[in-house]
Amino acid sequence: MSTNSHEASKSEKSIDRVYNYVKYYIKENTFSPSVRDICKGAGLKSTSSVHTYLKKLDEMGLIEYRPGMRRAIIIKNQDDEAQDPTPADVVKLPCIGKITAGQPIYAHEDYSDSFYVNRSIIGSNECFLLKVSGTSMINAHIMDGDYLIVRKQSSCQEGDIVAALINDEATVKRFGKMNGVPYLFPENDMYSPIPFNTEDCRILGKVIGLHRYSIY
Amino acid sequence: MSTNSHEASKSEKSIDRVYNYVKYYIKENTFSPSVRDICKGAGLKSTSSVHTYLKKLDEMGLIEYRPGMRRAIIIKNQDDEAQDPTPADVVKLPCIGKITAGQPIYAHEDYSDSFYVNRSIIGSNECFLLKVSGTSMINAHIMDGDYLIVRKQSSCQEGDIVAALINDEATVKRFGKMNGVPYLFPENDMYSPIPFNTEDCRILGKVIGLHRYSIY
DNA sequence: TCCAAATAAGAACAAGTGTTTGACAAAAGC
DNA sequence: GCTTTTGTCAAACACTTGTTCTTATTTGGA
Repeated sequence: MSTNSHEASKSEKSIDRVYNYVKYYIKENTFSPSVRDICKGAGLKSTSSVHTYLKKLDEMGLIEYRPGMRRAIIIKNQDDEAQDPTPADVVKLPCIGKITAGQPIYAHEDYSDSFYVNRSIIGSNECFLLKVSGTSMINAHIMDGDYLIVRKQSSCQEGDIVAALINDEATVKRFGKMNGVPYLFPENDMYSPIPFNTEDCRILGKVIGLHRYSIY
Repeated sequence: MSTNSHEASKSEKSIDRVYNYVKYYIKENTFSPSVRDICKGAGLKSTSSVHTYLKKLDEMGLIEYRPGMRRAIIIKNQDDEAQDPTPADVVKLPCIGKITAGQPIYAHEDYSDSFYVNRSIIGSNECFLLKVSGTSMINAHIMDGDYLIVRKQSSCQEGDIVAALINDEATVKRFGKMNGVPYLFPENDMYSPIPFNTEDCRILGKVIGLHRYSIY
């Protein structure tokens, strides 16, 4: 972004002003400016110019500019200060209800169901909760109604109990192999192993914990 | 807004979900969700419903909702909860290692092995944790190494899973009766029921939750 | 059981906003 | 001086999204 010691060209000045104004605006308002807001703020009279610079800034990796989304600019490289003062001891995790393929995990979930989990359990990993429905893992002592703590990851090892997406449906199974072929094994004699083919199946994460609040 | 004191009405649930989802979304993405995003997140199918709730939330002073502006919701009063995990939401419970008869339960506890549990689980009751050792309750899907959340109480009902003191030793069993005589039943065919006589036995509390952090 | 109020849904509309296209002027290169 | 490149602008277009209106559905109480 910086040039030599000589003066910045006109375009550099503009792109700089755009960048700075976006940062300033977000800091002031919490939300992003629109392209037209930036016009005013950066002294440009055409939305198209601003648009061009925003795309450039995105390419440079300074911002994240989602195509088509209004007021959705994200300033990057803020890691240093942006860190939430998340209390060290405890983390609030959302509970995923339904998961749709293709969408990021958190996309559609019903957020209402969530609770705190000890930080020591999940460390710095990204995790979510999954409420068990059914008894397909009963032999692993995972019961209907249990909440599973799932550490997000897209791969796993043999023997891991994983949360997986099978044809848009989220389930919990044990990952393993039979004759070298990967399967998702239920832990219940009433159910059959499911061949793991990368087309219909996707690993969401590994189960690292379990909370049960219905004891019978 | 409130109906009876015990249960939230449907509307409260929805407005709550909207509010929570907005908070969650902004935390995740930096920018606000659109009305249609909130629809998905809060499980509502009409933008108009969401719009109504957003206006209400604005009136309540919980958010700032600018008419006509896209993705420009501001969460207010973040100071309160953004800090520590609202102490009200979470409670630190001690894990009891050894318990000695006659001593109050908390007497010897070693706070080193303690962790946070959601307030919603235990309410205003006095609780403690008990780490399971052994497999005597395996048929109830309680495994070696599990942490049990025990609500302190000195009596219990038939069928309850309880923490009890038998000759100075703390164990977990299911309380029940056989031919009218009270017993403590292990949930494992390898063990025998223990007659419950008030001289050697004492109920410490009822198991109301379970945390497992060793998944195999 | 029935009616009224509260919720939610669905559709249609209107406005804000991102994106594209083309044009023009200034600057840079030859 | 002429061409090319760069920066800017203006306008038009298309999509996202906020808003409103109407109609169904549910809820709660008489």
